[in-house]
Amino acid sequence: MKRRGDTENKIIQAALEIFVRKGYHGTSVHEITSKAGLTKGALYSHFSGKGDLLLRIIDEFKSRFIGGMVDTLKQSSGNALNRIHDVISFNSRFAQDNQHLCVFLTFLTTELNADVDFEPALKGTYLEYRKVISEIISQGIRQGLFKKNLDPDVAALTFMALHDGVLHQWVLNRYHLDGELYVRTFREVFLNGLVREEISIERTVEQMQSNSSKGSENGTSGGI
Amino acid sequence: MKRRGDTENKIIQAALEIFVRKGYHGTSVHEITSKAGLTKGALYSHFSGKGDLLLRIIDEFKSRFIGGMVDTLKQSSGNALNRIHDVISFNSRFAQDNQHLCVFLTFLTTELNADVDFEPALKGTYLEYRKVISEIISQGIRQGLFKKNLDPDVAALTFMALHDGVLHQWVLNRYHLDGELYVRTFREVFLNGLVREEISIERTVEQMQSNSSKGSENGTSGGI
DNA sequence: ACCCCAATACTGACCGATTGGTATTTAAAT
DNA sequence: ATTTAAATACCAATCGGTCAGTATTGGGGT
Repeated sequence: MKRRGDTENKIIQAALEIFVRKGYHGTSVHEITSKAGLTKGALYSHFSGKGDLLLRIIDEFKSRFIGGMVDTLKQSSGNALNRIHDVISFNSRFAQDNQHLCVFLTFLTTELNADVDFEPALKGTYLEYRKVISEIISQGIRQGLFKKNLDPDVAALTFMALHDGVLHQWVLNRYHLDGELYVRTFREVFLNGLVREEISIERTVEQMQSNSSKGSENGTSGGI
Repeated sequence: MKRRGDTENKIIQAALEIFVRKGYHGTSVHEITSKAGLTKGALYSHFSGKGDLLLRIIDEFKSRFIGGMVDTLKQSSGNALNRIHDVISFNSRFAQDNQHLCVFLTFLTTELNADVDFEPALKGTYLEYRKVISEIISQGIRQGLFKKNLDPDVAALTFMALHDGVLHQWVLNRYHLDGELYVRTFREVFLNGLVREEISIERTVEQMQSNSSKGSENGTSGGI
């Protein structure tokens, strides 16, 4: 017997895949339904329109990705460093198991963040995401594990930035890139940086001296 | 007197801004020309079409951004760490001076990387970008400044990932985010990591021990 | 087991609006 | 007067969406 949810999922999966590959406005309703083995009319008996379909996918992302991170953290005991590791592992597994969904938020947000119909849902999802990461970083700073001069929210944004960017690069180079190597590099760079520890320590001292004498040299780079 | 290049630039600037905000397929030719204070016909006497216009913007990006980095590096004396700092400074300044162009490549690539008309130009640009960064990292490894276990290409991709992601987050939060603080965090995290040096060193030893006993625990995270 | 029927799932033709692009005309500069 | 830039009017194609109608389904009643 055919169940209602099955067709909806077929449509959602087809739409998700094409949205990610060609963008929202680059994807036609016809293309979605024909990929799902249906005709256009069928979509409108399950969704109120193309926009509604997108919002449903955003919900799907929210519950699967954000929800999954939250669940992971509930079961994660240990200090903030362990918890960050657990989150990275979850994200890595999630990307592996949901090749299209994992980049959905990033990709669609670049196109639709100024669209009144979708901006609230997209920004809201990013906010939930940030809160999860920010909390861990705050905890890590309190526990003396992470650098205390970091703003937790900004550091969380940096984490998300790196994560989004890595996924982006990974998708662009999917067939020419060793995924495992890449994720190891991601971990290593985010947690410990590019620079060798010995060098890093010398450099920090050197920088503090030059900064205190030069004053606000950084002003020229304000604004990213 | 009206010079040919002036109107072309007006059109390019208008197109660039809307492309970045609404995506390529989400932007109509009418919208572009009307923003430039012209009508549709004018565009077609300067460009062969919407696609040609986009390719011209890609060229613009190539010469301004990639070319700018190369020029910066030509004038940059010193070791790889100094050169990376110079590149980050250039990128930071570039983003400041070219608010729309700086995210152009990232944003448009998410939508068009599967489009036969644009994919070669987009991927080619990313490749040039990567070669510039990869070369510095190789140099840094040779000079003993950067971790020698990193693959230069993968580390370059990580740099680009972080850079793209940071720009993305910055655009999404443009009015609620201290740009200077954000770029400092970017620098700090990419070069030295999130974790405090003392912790990092302890952890490295600890990890090496557990890794050698557990074997390939990382297999589950291969893929990000 | 059979038929019947109401509810549902889906089709296919169609709509108005908008799209990228073209052809022709007008205006302006040299 | 000739050339060129831009405006105007127009086109075929495609877009998202609607709707009347057709299969297909599942659940009584007998």
